[in-house]
Amino acid sequence: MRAEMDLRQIRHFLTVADELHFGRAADRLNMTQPPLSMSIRRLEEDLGVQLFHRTTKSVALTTTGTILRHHAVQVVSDFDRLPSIARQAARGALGTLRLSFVSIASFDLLPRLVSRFRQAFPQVQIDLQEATSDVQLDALADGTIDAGIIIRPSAALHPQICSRTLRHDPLVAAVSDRWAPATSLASGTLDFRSIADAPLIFFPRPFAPAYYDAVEAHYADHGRPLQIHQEAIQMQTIIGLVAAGLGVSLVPKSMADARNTGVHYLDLAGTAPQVDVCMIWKRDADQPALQAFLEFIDT
Amino acid sequence: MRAEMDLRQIRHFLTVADELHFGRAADRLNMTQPPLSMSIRRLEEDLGVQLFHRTTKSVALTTTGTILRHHAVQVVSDFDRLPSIARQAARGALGTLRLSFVSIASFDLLPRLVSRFRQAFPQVQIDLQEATSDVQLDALADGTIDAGIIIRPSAALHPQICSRTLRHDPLVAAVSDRWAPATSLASGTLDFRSIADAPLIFFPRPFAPAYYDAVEAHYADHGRPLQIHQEAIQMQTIIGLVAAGLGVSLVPKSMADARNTGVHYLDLAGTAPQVDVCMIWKRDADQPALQAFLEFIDT
DNA sequence: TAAAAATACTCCATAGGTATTTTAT
DNA sequence: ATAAAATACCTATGGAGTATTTTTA
Repeated sequence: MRAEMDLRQIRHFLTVADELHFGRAADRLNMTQPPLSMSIRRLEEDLGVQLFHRTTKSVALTTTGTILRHHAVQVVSDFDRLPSIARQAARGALGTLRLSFVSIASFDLLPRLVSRFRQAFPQVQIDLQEATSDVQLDALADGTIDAGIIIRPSAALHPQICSRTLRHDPLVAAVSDRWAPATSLASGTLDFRSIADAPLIFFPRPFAPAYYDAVEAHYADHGRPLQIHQEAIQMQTIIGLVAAGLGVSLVPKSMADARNTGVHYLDLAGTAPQVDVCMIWKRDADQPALQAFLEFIDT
Repeated sequence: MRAEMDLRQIRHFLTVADELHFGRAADRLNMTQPPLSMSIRRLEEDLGVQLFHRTTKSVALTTTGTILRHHAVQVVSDFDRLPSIARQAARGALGTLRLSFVSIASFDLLPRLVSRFRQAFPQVQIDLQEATSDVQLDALADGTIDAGIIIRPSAALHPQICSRTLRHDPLVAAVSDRWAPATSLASGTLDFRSIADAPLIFFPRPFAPAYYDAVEAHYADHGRPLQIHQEAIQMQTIIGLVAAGLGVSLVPKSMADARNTGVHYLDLAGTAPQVDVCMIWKRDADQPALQAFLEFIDT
């Protein structure tokens, strides 16, 4: 049984097709003319097709040869790209990064992070999916996502889960005119006690447990249980309800950039509560794109 | 200097990636396990990239390996198509056929020929271009076209030009009511003498020399010089002018199928003149698609 | 007749085989 | 304990080299 067709033969063919001269083609291929002639002849025999018209004075492609060349050039150049593809993939410059995030991150942190990363790694496709913290932790364990952006819970994370804090976000009061004394509006600062008994608009705990816990702790510090007057599961909705005068809320300071009309964002006097937005990923993850992303975050 | 990456290594990689088991993969590749392990290891070294996670009990693709596989599958399957492409091209089942034709052929013969051929050889692209006979003969000599469809001239063709008659087309009289006696309309036959002196609508000779010569010879047989009352360079125009009552013409019988309103196509009594529509091509042409076309015509 | 492709042969690099060891479950 | 991958060493195919002949513009 005869050995099957080889890429080397195709390279020989393409070089001869370029040069239309076996001697020069052999030079370019760093070989001598006789084995090149043999190689082409064997290719023709294997294919059962004539690729060149040749006399001792001239070499020309047949019509068949021209058609084959057209396709072969593509195959060879695709083949030659494979090493670079493998290396890019290993560097994390090529591939897919599946990233989940809590909705709070989507206002400010996520868009900036993603757009900067895409500029640096344009060949990495980023699959984004909003999800609550617990869903993200499960998805990480499943291998359904490569990384998540959550609000750091007070409880310790599973040892296989790594994390890095992306931002400490102090909570600020979101109030409408009704709950904002003129002095506060002037100073941009508010004493929490002035709104501690105002109706609170907030998430149900399952939708933002760590955030919920931070707010609950703050209320406890002021000797009050957390009483949610109106629940909402979207930050946008909460802000809207505040603007409508239904009550107040405590929101991450990064939300203040949204500058919704009818809502004032006022720093809390004294030690403000805060939430930590952090990234989480699996310790032993085999995901070059994730490593690239982690290194990118450090810069 | 180390030998460069080879398609064989990629096949090894793909098979192991399929089986996730070196032993079974080696079986499928008709080889033994140790050289396969070596091959994969060398591929990884050449690329500088880890493709598999392996223990003695399990083999799994790395993320990088998964990405490489995706691209490599494509390259290998494209490569494996090359022999078939070459053979199809050599059979004339793949490629381009550049075909010119005289306008008279475009009414009936050409469309049928082309549509039948395209059904039989869907991968052959047919580049069609209308041209007069002399332009076609030059284009054939230049190699600008592969074949032409012309009306056979009375003079012999150049010895390097082959030809095959596609159809003998008798000329019929194209007349309006004014030139058609009731008896002729009933019988479908006309005595040429009844229109021999009617105003003739016809091509200038350079636009259809062989057709012109056939008509001129017929007039000579009846002792008259060819006198063109109105020239037109499109068959459609000539028929239109006949319908408008400006005169008569002699047209290939295949035109009769067009069934233009206001025009009668009447066979000529006695020995009718005729034109031969034929295909021409270069004797030594290296064009498998042309050979396929020629064989197709015979069937 | 001269330049270039085709033959004829020789050689060695390396793909693959066999035997064995290592390793992780 | 065992199945499977890794290591060590061997073999031989065939790709490439050298020398020469053939061919046709």
